[in-house]
Amino acid sequence: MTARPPARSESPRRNEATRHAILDAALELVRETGHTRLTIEGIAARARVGKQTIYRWWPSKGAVLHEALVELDAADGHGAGDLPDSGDLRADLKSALRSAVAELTDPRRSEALRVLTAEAVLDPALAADYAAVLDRPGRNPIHRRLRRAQDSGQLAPGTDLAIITDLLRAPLRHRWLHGDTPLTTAFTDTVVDITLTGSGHPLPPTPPTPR
Amino acid sequence: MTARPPARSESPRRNEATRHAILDAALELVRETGHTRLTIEGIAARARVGKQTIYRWWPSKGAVLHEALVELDAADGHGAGDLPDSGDLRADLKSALRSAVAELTDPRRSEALRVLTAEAVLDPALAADYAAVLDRPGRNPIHRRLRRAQDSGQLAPGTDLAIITDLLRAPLRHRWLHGDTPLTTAFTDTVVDITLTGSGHPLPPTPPTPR
Amino acid sequence: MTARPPARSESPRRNEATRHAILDAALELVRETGHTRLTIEGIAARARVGKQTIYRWWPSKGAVLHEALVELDAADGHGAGDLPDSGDLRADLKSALRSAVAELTDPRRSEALRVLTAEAVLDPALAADYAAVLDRPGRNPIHRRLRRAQDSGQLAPGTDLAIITDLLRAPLRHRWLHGDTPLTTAFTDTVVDITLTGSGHPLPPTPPTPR
Amino acid sequence: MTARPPARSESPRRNEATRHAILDAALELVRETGHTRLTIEGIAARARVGKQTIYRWWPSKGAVLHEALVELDAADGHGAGDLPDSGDLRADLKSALRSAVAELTDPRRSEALRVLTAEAVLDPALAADYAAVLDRPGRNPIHRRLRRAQDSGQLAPGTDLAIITDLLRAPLRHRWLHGDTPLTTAFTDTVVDITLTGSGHPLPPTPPTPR
DNA sequence: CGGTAACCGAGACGGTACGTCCGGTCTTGAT
DNA sequence: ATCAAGACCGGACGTACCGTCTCGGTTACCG
Repeated sequence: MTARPPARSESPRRNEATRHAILDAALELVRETGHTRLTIEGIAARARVGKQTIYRWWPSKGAVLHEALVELDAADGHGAGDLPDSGDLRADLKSALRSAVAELTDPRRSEALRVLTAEAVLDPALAADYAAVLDRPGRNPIHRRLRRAQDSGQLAPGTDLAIITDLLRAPLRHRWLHGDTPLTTAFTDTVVDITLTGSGHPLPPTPPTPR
Repeated sequence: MTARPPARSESPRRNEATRHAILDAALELVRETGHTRLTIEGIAARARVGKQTIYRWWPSKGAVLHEALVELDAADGHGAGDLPDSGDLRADLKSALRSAVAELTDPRRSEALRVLTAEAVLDPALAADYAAVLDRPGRNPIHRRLRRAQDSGQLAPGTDLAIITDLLRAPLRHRWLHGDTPLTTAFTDTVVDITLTGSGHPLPPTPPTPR
Repeated sequence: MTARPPARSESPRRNEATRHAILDAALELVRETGHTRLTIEGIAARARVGKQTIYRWWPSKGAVLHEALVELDAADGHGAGDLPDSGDLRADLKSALRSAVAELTDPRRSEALRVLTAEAVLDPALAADYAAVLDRPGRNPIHRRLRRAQDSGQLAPGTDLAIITDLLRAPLRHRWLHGDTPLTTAFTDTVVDITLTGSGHPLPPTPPTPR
Repeated sequence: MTARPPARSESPRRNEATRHAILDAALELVRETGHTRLTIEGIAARARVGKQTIYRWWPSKGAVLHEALVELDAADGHGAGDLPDSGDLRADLKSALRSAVAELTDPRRSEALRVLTAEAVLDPALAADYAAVLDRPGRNPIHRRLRRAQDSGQLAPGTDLAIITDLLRAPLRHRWLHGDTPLTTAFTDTVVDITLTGSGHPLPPTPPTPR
């Protein structure tokens, strides 16, 4: 994580109300008008704030969006917590992917996430923040859940868990970003089934009839 | 494909040399200076062409980049042809993914592809072109190769091949777009192995030491 | 004169209507709101013109004001012509100074001239334009009239006419710029009388009762 | 004098060292960088002072400059005293104008005076201060010297001494403000000679070769 | 084979947003 | 209460590009 968007309370002089007004304005604007109208000037005007106040605390509008989404996650309790461990790895992962779909489809987040993702592709500094913070609730919990399963012998011991994680996450993100088909639970469930089966995780005694 | 950028030779009056100068200028600029400096005005200046000439034939700079990449593929023979069918599905797919890695890391293409991908995320018209043309040499050949394998009983009959395709392609694109780790053949080979195994394709008698 | 404000028709591409709209807007704005509101952005908005169009043709807002005043003079016929020569030097100069007072107090010009003068004090490039063009209808005609008088023996032959010119012009400009007293004909007439008498020009037989 | 900038020692709480640091910083800045960089923020930073401290005591940066110049005059002994009266009016005035030239040319003062003069042209409140304080050592001493001469019959009795004063001062200020020619003693001496002669003051028996 | 219609290089134009600078006000904490 | 420090709202700066528009000039087709 780059040090540029200072965590709250890093400066005792910073006005918290102003900070929130900016983040809210950014989310509102991107939701209402899409990326074309998302402008530093527009955010400043909507938040009734001087432009300099934005430039003082964030290096780019992507960084504003990023912090706004982190804030939104925190407010919703989408913390960095671990996935629940019911003992059934397959079910736990399917549930995690369904949650991910819900987040990507949440109308408060969807457009902001698209814009942020697009900017992160072109801005390495932003990509670093993105990976460190936004990826956390996705990648790390899944990764940790897989590790627990591997430790208890439910996955082949030599398997690279980072690859499994990507096999689970990437198809979802890819369809969301580039596809035109709606994200269904049938899709995510199948992704989990194929990936786990291919990784040596036994199918449940009663198959879930994937089709 | 949107109807707006007329295919070549649609107009007999169009100057082919000018068209090439523009596509070349776009590729050079994006390679030299990255996305920040990629500008319609910059392309026009570099190509020694009037701005109007660009606006006459392309609806956006993403479309220019798109056509430039298609042209580059054509020149390199990366046509829309089918994957080779050696009879060994696993080997054929591994080979296909290695080719994909080569294309994504080709210095002539890499930055242009990143920029184009980012723009396509935010521009639905561009995304349609992107899916129709750039996806073809990736998605369709793999999809068709899978279909042949399924038809000959090498894959479980009910499996959704579009999902398999995404399980093969998305992890690669995802790491390339958002990751910081280099793309290795170990990675793509493992992706193929897990996906095929999970889809009911038998492992070869002598395992290629996937460990 | 610096070459920066290109004379009209220097570029065949320049839009004359736009040029006039800018000059008019500048004069209107400075007259209505004074120097505080005279802003490149304000001129552009009032003239319904892009800012770049102003920056393209003028180096500073002082230069715009300058050209606007020159244009106004041309429209009013305040050309670079010579002073009338009635044979009576004293009367001719008194008349010239009365005209100068009329120009300085003309409500269309007054505020613009003040602003332009203030800017010229701090901007040498602008001062050069100012001296070359705006001074011409003041300095040179007076200077030339004095030269004719000196040639015909009405002034002491060794006298430095540039100093006489300044003795005639400077008190007027000085009171206009810095004073709070209204400019009267009694004032300008006395200036002419003292200066000419001090320069060896004979008083008329019947004194003009300066007080 | 406007009421806004309280005179020194008006408030017992005012820090004299701070006040001097501000005045010095203003003079240094205007001398080093000219008017473009003369900024309230710049003065505050250079003086290591908060901006509010400047706004608390002065209404504009022109007022700061004004006070700085007054202070400089006081330090140099350029008080508001009378001109010396040698009995020779002509010589006394020539000497006074030479002093004025020295002040306008003094590198410590020159740029500050130009900036202050330009601001005073556009700011009536500042102009009032300027006339009351900076003019005093110029206008009033000359005016009083002329009055003494008129009282002793050395000048025509009905002459308006304010006009004479302007005839003496204005050409100098005008050339300094707007001209590009250096200020010479030949120039100021000639101004005095013509003005006094034109005002009825007899030439000395041995003419000072004005040619 | 000469007219005319499109293309083309060039770049002015009305706009929008950029990122910076500074003005003037307000707040905080230390003296 | 004054002061250094500096956040804050606001507004103008001068620049960069956008997408549209004219301007001449040069093809290349077509009647």
